[in-house]
Amino acid sequence: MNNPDIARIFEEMADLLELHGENAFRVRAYRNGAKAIMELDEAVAAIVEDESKDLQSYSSIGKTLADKCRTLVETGRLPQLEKLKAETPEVLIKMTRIPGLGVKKAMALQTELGIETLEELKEACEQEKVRALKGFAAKTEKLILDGLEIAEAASQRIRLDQAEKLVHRINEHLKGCDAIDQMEFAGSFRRGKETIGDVDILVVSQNHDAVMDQLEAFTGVVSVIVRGDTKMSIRVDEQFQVDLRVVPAESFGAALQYFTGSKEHNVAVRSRARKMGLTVNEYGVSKLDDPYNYIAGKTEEEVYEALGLEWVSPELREGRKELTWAENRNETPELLELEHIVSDLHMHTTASDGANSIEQMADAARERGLTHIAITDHSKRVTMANGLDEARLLEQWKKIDDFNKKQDDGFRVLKGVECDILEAGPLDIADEVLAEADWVIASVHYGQKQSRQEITDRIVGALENPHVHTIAHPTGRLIGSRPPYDVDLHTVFQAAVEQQKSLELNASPRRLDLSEENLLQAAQMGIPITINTDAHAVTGMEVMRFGVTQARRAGLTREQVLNTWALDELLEWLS
DNA sequence: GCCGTTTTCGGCCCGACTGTTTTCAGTCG
Repeated sequence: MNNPDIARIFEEMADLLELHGENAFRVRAYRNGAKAIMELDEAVAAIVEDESKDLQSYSSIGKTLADKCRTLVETGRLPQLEKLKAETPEVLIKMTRIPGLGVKKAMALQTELGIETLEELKEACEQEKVRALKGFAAKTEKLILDGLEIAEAASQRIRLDQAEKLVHRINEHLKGCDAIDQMEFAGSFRRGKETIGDVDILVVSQNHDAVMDQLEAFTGVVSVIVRGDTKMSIRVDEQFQVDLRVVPAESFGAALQYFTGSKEHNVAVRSRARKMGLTVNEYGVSKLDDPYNYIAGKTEEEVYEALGLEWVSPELREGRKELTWAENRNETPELLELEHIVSDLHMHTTASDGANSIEQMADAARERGLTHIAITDHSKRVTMANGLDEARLLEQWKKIDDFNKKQDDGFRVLKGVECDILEAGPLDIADEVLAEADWVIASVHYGQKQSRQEITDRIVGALENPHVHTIAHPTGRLIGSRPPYDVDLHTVFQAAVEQQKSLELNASPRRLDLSEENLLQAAQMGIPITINTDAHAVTGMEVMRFGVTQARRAGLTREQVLNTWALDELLEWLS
């Protein structure tokens, strides 16, 4: 029973308790507990077994959740969850996924009409039986019929890079609207989350109708979900939701703060306000006893300032430690910025499966303001990528030596390799050849389905090889399409600390591996992080910004990231 | 269920939109 398992169970408890109409604060307590456990830098199991440690000393974990953690670690089960599950008809959970159908209505349908499946629900609507119930009418029947398909589809989130494309399209479309005075995309997109559940647009305008008409005319609009005076939601590209909010200019900052979230961050901000005798909504900050007289709201800075806080970077707004930092001034980590990056240490060329030469990759990197890169083509095991054997590697490195000699601006290409960790454990390239490299990345491409023990041993074994400097994409996950290997990351992190090795944050928006939670833990353990694009062509280098955003979300500073170090600093560390 | 520079009990963020009601409950973000 590892931390993500326990967190998932608490999330499930929260969902089920919510479905049963439990106290909303109790539900939130389970959610907060799940989040806290996901972000814990040690294993709950280890804390339970260690007499000197107390789970209750961690924030959001009280007596009850601590007890449940102990039960889970010791027995692998949670009787309360099993009881709740047994008491909850499956169809209830499914029905609440229909937009507009919440717990109360789902419960009424289930108990009063005896609905057991979504199919039966559909029939009941078609036979106009639903409208007979109190609180239901013809429109609700139609709402349910329309929403059934959405409920069947898995809740879909899109990757940050896909969201960026959609945002760009909407931005281009809305730019043509003269009624818009100010516009910002908020929500999880602004916070730079790896996946986005919906797009949130904030607009300042005197003419709400003109803005909403313009959005409604956007290509790809499937339906208008709601449209009121200040708020509109549409569905685009099949099932993706876009929310629009129109506010007056003097409220723009407060609305941006509110609309950027996260929900947890906003709860923390508003709780703090209450303790100060203030209240915050999307229109501004005001005194509790004079709620309509706003004392701040035009800018976000003003809103935070009114609460005695420094402005908080959107990437940090997740209800973790950001308010404590912002309150104590100068405690917020100085977050990594794209401009700090001077190297890219994982890329491929035509020698393996890349599309460009060493020279082309180097030129492109130089144009991006980098001072050094590492060429790291695949090793021979990756046959489908035309991986290099020892002889071809040595030949390539000779070319790199020649290339470096010709550079008069100090630009340097490091001789590297992305060396496979073979299924049985050893590395794909002989040690005496690896010893010649400037930079060695080890990675898993085959045998991803191995057991936890096997795959963890392979990666730890690679870290113990004196020639290896980092592990590429340490969990192998592909966002939305492939789960991580069953690797014990805590053990990998400990090995990295002991061996003084780095770990990669692969910047590809499909990977972003390590994940944000993983990064938080790795950084706390002091492991230097390498952010690399894994570019297979010169255009592939542009994904660096996604890696930087992910690092910022984990609170990483310049010092913690190898790619910000000058060449001589890096070489010294390598030696 | 958690938490405390008012509190170990009694709070817990705040508001918009819709449908079904005639003043509001339910849902959502």
